[in-house]
Amino acid sequence: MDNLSKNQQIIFDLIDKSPEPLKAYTILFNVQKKGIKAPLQVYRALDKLVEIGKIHKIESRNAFIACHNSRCQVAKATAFSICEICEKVTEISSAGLSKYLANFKDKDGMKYSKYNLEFFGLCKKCR
Amino acid sequence: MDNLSKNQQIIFDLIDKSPEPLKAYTILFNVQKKGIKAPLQVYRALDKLVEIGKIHKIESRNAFIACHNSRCQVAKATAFSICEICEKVTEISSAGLSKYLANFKDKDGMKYSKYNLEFFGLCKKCR
DNA sequence: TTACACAATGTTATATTATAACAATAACTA
DNA sequence: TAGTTATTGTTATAATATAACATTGTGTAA
Repeated sequence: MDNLSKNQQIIFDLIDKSPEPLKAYTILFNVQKKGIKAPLQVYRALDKLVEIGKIHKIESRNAFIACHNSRCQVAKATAFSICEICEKVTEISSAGLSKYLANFKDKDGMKYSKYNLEFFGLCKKCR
Repeated sequence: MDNLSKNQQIIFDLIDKSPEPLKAYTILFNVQKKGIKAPLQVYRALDKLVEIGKIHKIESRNAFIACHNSRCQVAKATAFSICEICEKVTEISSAGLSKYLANFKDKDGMKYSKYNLEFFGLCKKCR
């Protein structure tokens, strides 16, 4: 189950090599030469890759980034920093943050093992 | 600057009265009788309302909810819990959480005053 | 007041993001 | 090797969001 299908592999490779998050239709454009011709083929692969934790969706940008953090693969507990100028996105891998959020209880005492956190600010270069 | 324009007020009222987050085209449908006929009129009002902190966008759902938390109005630092079954969304107002996230530093020592956090789980009723 | 600046509106068209529905094929498993 | 499930291919369409341009309203300062 760790083996990706053909389309999944093609699309994962593209995202994994990209220095920036990729949008679905950018991906589509880039894999058309490899025979993936329809949006749905892209979205299906993306869905699966998200499901198994190989990539994450940056919700505020409708874009996808490869996971480089073993911590989030199972938990689907993700955190990113996003530069509001250059749009650089970095996955945050902080044991302290993960721990804090995983243990956070709401007013009803409810805990949440799944979450998505997006920080916004300026990256080193843009500051 | 605290006074909303006509369209902004109409759309804010609708969102504010709604027990659940509303999507842009649901809003459009509901305000057509009040003379707001085009998507752009809705999106412009939504943009403004988000900008001034009267509403928030639930990014993972492409939906909008009224703010009931004075804390986030300035900071644009928001947190929500989302039920994965009934889609109920609740804004989280926790001084501890706000403080922790506002003071969180990434690997480069960078702090972020803007963030959006979405917790996923099951609400009381759906558990 | 009046002119200026700026915010908000109205309108048409279109771009972008995502899914429905159905048929066929490949891969895994009992 | 039949049955099951995942994956693929394809066409069409739904859902979300913005571009471009013309017009109207609103606040403010001379």
